[in-house]
Amino acid sequence: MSEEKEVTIYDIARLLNISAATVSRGLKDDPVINKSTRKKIQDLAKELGYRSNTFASNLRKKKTNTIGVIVPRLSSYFMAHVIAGMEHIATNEGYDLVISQSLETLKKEIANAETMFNNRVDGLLVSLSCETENLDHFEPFIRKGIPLIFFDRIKEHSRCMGIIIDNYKSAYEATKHLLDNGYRRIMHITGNLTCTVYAERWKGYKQALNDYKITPDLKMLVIKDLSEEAGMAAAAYILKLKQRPDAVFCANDACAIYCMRTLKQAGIKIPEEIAFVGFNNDPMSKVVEPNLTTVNYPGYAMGEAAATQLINHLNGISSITATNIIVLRSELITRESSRKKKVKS
Amino acid sequence: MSEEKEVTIYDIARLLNISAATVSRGLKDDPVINKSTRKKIQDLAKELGYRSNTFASNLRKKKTNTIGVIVPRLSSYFMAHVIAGMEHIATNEGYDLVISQSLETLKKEIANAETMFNNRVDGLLVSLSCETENLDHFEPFIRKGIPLIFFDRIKEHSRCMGIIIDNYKSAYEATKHLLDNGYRRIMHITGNLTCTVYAERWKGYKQALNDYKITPDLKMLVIKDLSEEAGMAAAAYILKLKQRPDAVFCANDACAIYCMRTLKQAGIKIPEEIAFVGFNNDPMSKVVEPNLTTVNYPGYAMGEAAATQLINHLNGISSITATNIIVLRSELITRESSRKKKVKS
DNA sequence: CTGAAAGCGCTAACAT
DNA sequence: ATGTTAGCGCTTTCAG
Repeated sequence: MSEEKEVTIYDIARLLNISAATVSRGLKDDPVINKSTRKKIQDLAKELGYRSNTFASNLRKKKTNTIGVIVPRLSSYFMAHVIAGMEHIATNEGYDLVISQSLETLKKEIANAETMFNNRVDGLLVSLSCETENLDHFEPFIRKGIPLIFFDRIKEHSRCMGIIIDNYKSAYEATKHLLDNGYRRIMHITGNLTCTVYAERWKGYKQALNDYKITPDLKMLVIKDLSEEAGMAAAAYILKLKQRPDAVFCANDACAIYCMRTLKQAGIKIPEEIAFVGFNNDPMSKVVEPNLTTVNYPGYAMGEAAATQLINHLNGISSITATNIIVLRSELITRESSRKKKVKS
Repeated sequence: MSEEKEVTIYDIARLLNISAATVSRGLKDDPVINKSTRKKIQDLAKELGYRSNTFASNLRKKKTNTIGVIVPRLSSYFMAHVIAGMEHIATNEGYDLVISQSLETLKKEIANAETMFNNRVDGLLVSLSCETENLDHFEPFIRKGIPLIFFDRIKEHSRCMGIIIDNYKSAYEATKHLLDNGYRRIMHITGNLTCTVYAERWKGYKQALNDYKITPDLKMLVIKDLSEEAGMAAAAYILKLKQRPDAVFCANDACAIYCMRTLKQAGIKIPEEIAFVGFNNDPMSKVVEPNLTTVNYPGYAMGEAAATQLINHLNGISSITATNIIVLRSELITRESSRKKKVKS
C-alpha cells in the first residue's frame, strides 16, 4: 500500500518549465501546441505515471461522460444483450455506463432516476417498469435539457426519443401465422397491460383475429406475470377448460415454454392439439421440443441503437427531439411448435 | 431547454445568512450543527432543488463511490445474474457500478483496466479473460492500494481476494455421479485450459476417473470454445469414433445441450446410449429433453458476495488481503440426462 | 456551534 | 505557440 503521490499537470509543467495550461492542452494533443512540446509532455506524463483527474476535469467542464441506464431487471437474456450492445457503443465513444435496476417497481425507478440526476449523468437510457404510469420523475431531466431515451418499454413524450420494435405488427404476424396454419381458437397469454409492449401485442393479436372474422373470446385472454410459474398455471387453466384452445400465442418465451411443457406432460400433443408461438427468441426456444416459433427480439441492436442515438445527440450530430420513434426490425421465426394444422377430412 | 442555473451551497448560505461550511455540514446532517439550523438548511435545499455536485465533492475527498467491473462478456445468463447481484448490493451502499467487457481478449482487458484506473474507481471486481496469463495490468491498482477482487475466473494473488465455487470438487462430483450410475467411458468437453475454471474442472474429472481406477483417455478429451457450434462439432466427432463414450461431462450447459441434441437427432438414445452432465444450471438445462443434469452456479450470490466484500473492505470493516479465497456453495442437480445405466445382464 | 480560508486538479477566456 | 488568471463547488482544518 505504498500510496505514491498523484502526479498532476503542475508537476509536469514544473519539470518541463512550461505552464500548466500548455500541459493540459498538450495532453489532449491540441494541434495549437508545438508538436515537439506535445511529445515532450506526453512522454513525461507516461514516465511519471500521470493520470488525468476526471473530477477536476468534470467539475470544470460540467460534463461527466457518463450515461445512466435504468432497466426493470438486468438478469434476462434480452436485457443482458441490450446492455452488452450499449456498453459496446459507449466504450468506443469514451462514455461510461452506470446501470441500475428498478426491479419492476415505480418506487425504485424514481429513486434510481434521482440518483442519476444527482450524479449528473450526461444522458439517460430507460426501459420503464410495469408500474410506471407517468413520466413525472423524469421531468428534472427534461427541464435541465438532459437527453432521455426510452427503449423497449416506452411511453411517448414530445421531447424524448423511443426505440422499440413494432410489437403490434409482430403480434399481428404471430397470430396471423397461426390463423394461416389453420388454428382458430387462439389463446393469448400476456403480462400487465399497462406495459406498452404487452398492450401493443394484445392489439395485434385482436386485429389478426378480426381480420379473420373471429370475435376475441375473453376466456382466451390470460393475464399473468409471464413467469415460468405463470406458464404452468396457464396450462392448468387450459386443461380445466371445457372448450380448449387449439393454439396459444404467449407474450414471452419462458412462459410459453413452461405452459407447453406442462401440457405435454399432461399428454397433450404439441402442436397437433395445441400449437404455440412465443415472443423474444430466447435461447430456450431453440432447445425446447418441439422448437418454439417466436418473434426475434434484437436486444443487442436495440442497446446499440439507444446508445448511438444518445451519444449522437450529445455530440450535436443529431437531435433526439426531431426523430421521435425508431422502430427496429423484428421478425417471426417459425419452428415446429406451430406447424400447419392437419385438417381432418 | 430552460437551462436553470445550478443551486450551490453558496446560494443556500447566502439566503440563510450563514457560511457555506455550515451548509456543507448541515446537508450531511452533521450533529455538530444546531438541529434547527440543519433543518433550515435541508428544507431550503429541497425547496431550491439543490443537488450536490459529486465531482466537486470527489475532487475534494479523493473518493469516487464507484466500483469498476470487468467481465469477459455481459450477455450470458450467468453473468447477467452476477451483475444483478452486484448492482443490488452496490446501490444499497451508495456505490455506482461501471461495467465493461473484455470480450475475452487480453487487449481489451488491459484497456478496460486502464480506463478504470484513470477514472479512479474505488475498487475493482474482475473476472478474467481466457487470454489473461498474468496480472501485470492490474499492478497499478495494487501499487495504489486500490482493492481488487477476482471472481469466477480468477488467478491467485497475494493481495487480492478471489471468489469462486469449487470447480474441482463440482467436476469431481459430476463425474463421480456418472461413474456411480454405471457409466465408464466418460468424455470431457471443455474450454481453454488456461482458464482456471476449466483447468480445475478437468482435474476434478481426472481425479474421479482415477478413483475408479480408470485411465483417462485423450480421445475422450475435447477442447473447444464451449459454444453451441462446439457442441455440435463434438457430436459429429463422437459419431465418427470407433469406440464411443457412454457419457459426456461438458464444462457448460449450452455446449452439452447442443451436443446432446445433435446426437439425439442422429438416433442416439439419451441417456441410454450416452448420458450427459453439464455445468452452470442454465435455464435451458431445465427445458431440454431429457432434462440436463448439471452443476448449479450461484451467479447472483457470487455478485453479491464480491460486491459485499469489496465494500466492506472499502469501509474498513474487513480486509481483502486477510481472507484470500471465498468459496461459494455449488451443488450437482441430477436430472434425466444421467439416469442410472441399465446393466445388460 | 459556526465561520474563514485554503485548496482539490483542471480548463478556458484572454492576453501576449 | 504559450502563459496568466480565475474559477468549477465542495470539504476541512483551524480559529473563534
